[in-house]
Amino acid sequence: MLISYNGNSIDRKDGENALDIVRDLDPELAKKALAARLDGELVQSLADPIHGDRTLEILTFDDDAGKKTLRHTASHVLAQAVLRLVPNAKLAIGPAIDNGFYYDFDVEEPFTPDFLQKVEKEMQKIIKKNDRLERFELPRGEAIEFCKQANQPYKVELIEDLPEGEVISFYKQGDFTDLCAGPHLPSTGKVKAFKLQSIAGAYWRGSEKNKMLQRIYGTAFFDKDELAAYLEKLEEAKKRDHRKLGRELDLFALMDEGPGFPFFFPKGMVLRNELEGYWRALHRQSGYLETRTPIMLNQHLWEESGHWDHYKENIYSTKIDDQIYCLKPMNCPGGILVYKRKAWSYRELPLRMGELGIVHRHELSGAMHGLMRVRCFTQDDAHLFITPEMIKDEVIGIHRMEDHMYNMFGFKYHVELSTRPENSMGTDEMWASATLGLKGALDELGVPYVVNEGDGAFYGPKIDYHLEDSIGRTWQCGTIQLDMNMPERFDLSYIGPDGEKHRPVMLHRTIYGSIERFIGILTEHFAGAFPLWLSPVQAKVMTITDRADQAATKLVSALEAAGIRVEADLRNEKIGFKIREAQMEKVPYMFILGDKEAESGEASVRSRKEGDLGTMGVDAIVQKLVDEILTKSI
RNA sequence: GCCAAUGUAGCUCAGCUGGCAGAGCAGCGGUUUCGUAAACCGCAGGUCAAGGGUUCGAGUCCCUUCAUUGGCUCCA
Repeated sequence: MLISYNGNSIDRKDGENALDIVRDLDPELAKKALAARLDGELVQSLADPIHGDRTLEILTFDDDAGKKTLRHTASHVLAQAVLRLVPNAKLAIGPAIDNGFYYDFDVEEPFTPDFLQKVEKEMQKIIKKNDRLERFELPRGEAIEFCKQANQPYKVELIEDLPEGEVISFYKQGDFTDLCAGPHLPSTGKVKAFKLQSIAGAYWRGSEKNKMLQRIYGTAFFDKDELAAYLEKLEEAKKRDHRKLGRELDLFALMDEGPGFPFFFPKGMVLRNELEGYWRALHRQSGYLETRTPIMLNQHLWEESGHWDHYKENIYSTKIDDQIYCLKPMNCPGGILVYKRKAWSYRELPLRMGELGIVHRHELSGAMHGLMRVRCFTQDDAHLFITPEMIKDEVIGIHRMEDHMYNMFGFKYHVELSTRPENSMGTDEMWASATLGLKGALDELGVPYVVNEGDGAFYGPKIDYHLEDSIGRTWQCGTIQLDMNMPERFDLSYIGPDGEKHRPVMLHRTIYGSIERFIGILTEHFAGAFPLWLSPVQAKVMTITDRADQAATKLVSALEAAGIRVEADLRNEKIGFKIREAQMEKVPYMFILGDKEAESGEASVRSRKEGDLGTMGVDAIVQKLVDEILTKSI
């Protein structure tokens, strides 16, 4: 038997007590583990015998692995409780996930919110009873028989799909036994603080071809305060929801009349225009040219590109003069036509063409989410036409732009590499070399990434950049897609130094991804308090009495002359009221003028973040704001 | 598209087992000229998402559709 401990393999006798093994390996750790266990803090049951090639892990209550174990045990308690209330429920799977756990059930009657409360009560009883979780293993045949006896067809299916030779283990707690690899807490009583959060439908094994099961989501922590703090944090995060802030700050909204087609109001347009303006500046510096292609093109083009075959369900189309026209779901065919308009020399490559292209995609109604997933959005697209030798350098160049853009807003991001999907076109060799090209660039940059098998575009593999929203959901924004198929399909070429035609490689890429989604993420990230350069209203000048109106108007003119977006608040209201309104509108700077300031020609400066900053002269104020706008500080 | 929940004034919400549609904020009118997050008084504002049904009577019960929310699937 092999046990891995701190990465070393050590021979041990089968069935040996885990604690003894630890004691031999590391007496100090064993002492700590034992003490922790006496305090009820040790997560994994050290009394469990170690069988087979399992890794021995010592888990304490304060690490992520410990929480994961706790939540996994909580999901077993959940399943036990549901089975008590609905004895003929069929169990599917119940894993721990980030921040919680879930369990899927096949039941005749869908769960209701009331039912959740009953389940919670039942779970309390199980926890109070503090049954030990005991592990046992069965040979494949017996394990299948066991689950058949228990009338658990999904478990039977799971076992049948386990590879030969895999250890098949179960965990038993009181009257409940579940197929499970573990590990688990020693007993149900260790689940001290939990909460069931929501009910959802979920397809068995994640495929819409399968039956929809009922899923219960919950979370669990080792102590009640931690749970309360987490739930509080979720509540706080809801206040940052871009859909709420978009309405409150009068930026954008979705209306019933246009599901998935967002409206941008004047203040939201300021945000968009600033983002697009910066995008243009960055691309000019980086050697990109800008194009614009039509949002509607005939069906023939989409057949030629393969979109009609691979993406038909999502394409809006209309018939005019006996021809079908499609609202473009992607910009690439337009970009290709721009390329094809003339002959290119190798000397002109790499050719980098950007386009802020409006695309329409008929997303499933249930998939829409504020600005994050819509049916009409603007991609900050670009198409690069390059030679195969340029792949690595160009991908590295794009990555640097992505990294720069996210860093300037203080975003955390993670990178995924998505490989060939089932419904794809092109040869194996094309896919292999394209995937290798992207991988090579990431590896050279030393960028960590996860591989997302089968999630690429139908024409090529891709690198995706994912950003987090306020409650930790991640959304794909930037993408780099390597495409050797479209150039083939459209017979693209450039003339090489040898005077012969050669096939270029195409890179499709975005940085914001979609301006709409990016604005959603930005709004949540800053909780609506955008950096000065992006703020729809950058400053408000407000008076204490109408005796300061003239001085205020002068300051407003000076700020306007410097290109600053400023509003005057000369209303007959108390200054506290005006400040309150400006704070709620998240205006970065407030300039307050009363009799003193009207006299001295200065203004009292208040920052949204730091409050009262004292008095400054008009020139100093203008300079301060202009500097902050130019540096785009966050 | 699928599972579940929700839809009442511009916004946030109340409206019990069916019996005259309400509040706060915002808006409008007036009073108040005030020093760093809410002055006071008044007025107006609704086909209760849409359509159908049950009933003497429907915001409330039933059905259909639309939209939204949380998930699943899909994806920028």
